[in-house]
Amino acid sequence: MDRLSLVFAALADPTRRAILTRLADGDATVNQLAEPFPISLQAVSKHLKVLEQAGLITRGRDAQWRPCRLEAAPLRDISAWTDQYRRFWDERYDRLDDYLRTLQPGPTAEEK
Amino acid sequence: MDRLSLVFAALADPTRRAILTRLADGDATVNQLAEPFPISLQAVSKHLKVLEQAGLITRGRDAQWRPCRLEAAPLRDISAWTDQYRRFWDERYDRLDDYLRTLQPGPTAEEK
DNA sequence: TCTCTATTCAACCCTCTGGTTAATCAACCG
DNA sequence: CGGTTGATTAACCAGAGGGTTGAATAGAGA
Repeated sequence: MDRLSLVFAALADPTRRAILTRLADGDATVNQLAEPFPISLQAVSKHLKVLEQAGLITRGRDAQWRPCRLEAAPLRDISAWTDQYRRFWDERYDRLDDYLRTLQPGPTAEEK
Repeated sequence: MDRLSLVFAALADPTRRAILTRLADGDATVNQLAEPFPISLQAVSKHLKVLEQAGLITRGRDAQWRPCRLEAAPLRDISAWTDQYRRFWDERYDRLDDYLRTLQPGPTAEEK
């Protein structure tokens, strides 16, 4: 599976997004992350594996704890992909306008 | 399923992302959209249904054709969600720095 | 009308996914 | 050492997802 699909799929689950939100406040152990959810610890462990494979978290080792850390790099790819379509929803963004501006005749006309 | 999960899930498939990319160039019929892919027309039809339920496309009716149109509004939500984490991957973005600037004592604020 | 084209619906097949419980591994502590 | 805590692995289950083929629907056109 390609990287982008992996990241989008990882983000398609509300539990996993909540985990990332929690990790934005700082590293946490599996038990700490699982605490707010009405599901088993094992289920959370699976979610963490999905996030790890998507590159969205890394896990260290501190005695019997496995602290999780947010790794936001893949979100940059998501953002870049989404930005391709920004002109379709952001009225301030007008690629055509920018393009036409480069065609303006004037003192910089030698860049033909 | 919540809206955000629906959109992320729809984007987690490379075929569906390719369909959106194609639609960025303009509306297209199901046959036109299916042409580049080595899968059946019915499979593409299913993908379109997923995109439609996620709000990423709308479909009209022109005789026996069902032209598809890109609807980028849900991508704005994706972008907004991702932006929550921008400070973790964009070095130019430093929320703490901005915050501290507002706390600067003295009338030196106009110094830029 | 009958036919052709564009598209969807229905049924089916695997595989993947999100959850469970039970068992296991790893590390600290008495 | 044995026991407790933190976390993962294993086996299983129900449901969803992406694909197929075949039949059905909607409309254009002869």
